[in-house]
Amino acid sequence: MFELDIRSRKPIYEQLTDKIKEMIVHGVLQPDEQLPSVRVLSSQLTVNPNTIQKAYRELEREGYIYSLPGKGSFVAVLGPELTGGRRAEMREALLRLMAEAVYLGFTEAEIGELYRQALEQKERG
Amino acid sequence: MFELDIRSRKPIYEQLTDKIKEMIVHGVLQPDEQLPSVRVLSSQLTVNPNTIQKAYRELEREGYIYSLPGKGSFVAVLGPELTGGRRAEMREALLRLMAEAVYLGFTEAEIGELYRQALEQKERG
DNA sequence: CAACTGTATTATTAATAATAGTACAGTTAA
DNA sequence: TTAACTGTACTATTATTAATAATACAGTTG
Repeated sequence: MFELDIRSRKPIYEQLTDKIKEMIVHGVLQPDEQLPSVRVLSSQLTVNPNTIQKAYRELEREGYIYSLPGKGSFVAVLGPELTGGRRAEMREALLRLMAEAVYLGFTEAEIGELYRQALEQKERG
Repeated sequence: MFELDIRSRKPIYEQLTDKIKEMIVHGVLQPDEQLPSVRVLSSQLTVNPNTIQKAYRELEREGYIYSLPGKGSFVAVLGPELTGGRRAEMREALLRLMAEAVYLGFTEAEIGELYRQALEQKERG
């Protein structure tokens, strides 16, 4: 399911949250789809279960997944109340990155092109 | 010049690089403008000189500043050869964030609006 | 020459990431 | 009902990284 870079300076649990988040926003993982269990994924990746749990906890905190004790962890369905808080954060993150992009000479047209590219990727699943 | 959040989980040297980068891309710091010396900034922020040096080294590696031993550290002038490598990285970073923005329901119009907002901020200095 | 500059080095401490091992309670199917 | 799953919580230990501390050296400048 994943590939981890052990020698990366980026912590393992962070690589995990990023990968899973990416699969969710690209539609590779569908709403309510079950994720591999903490123990299964930990043995697949030969990583400590606690590290997987930490990643899942973070994803749940950010609203990307939900966990049911005894059942499993699942991709969250996006509700309007959820997007509210996240949208504000995303707005800031976008603005910060846009400032850097402007500095590097990106035009509005190029940005628009990147947006459409992201949209396409999602629609292709 | 800066404010640091000691209790933040983000490392101090990283807060520093982010702040300075931000001031450069927003035009607050102009090309060839001299930055405070390692020692001055370290005593102003009551932070170890090595931490400042680490931040400056990182900024130099990314091409945002240049340092002349004995003279000081200065804001880099943006050249085409410099932007090349950085633009590719920025393209990836933008695409990654765009995918998340699409997922959260941002429209192309909203993205364009954010771009123009960033542009404005730069022009106002 | 004196007082700056960046840079490098080594050692030490503080904070964080990751592992290891164990335990408990809910779910599910044999 | 039991066996094998699930998530969750906790403590302890090790490994890695961040930050500090104290010097040192060479180039620059008035």
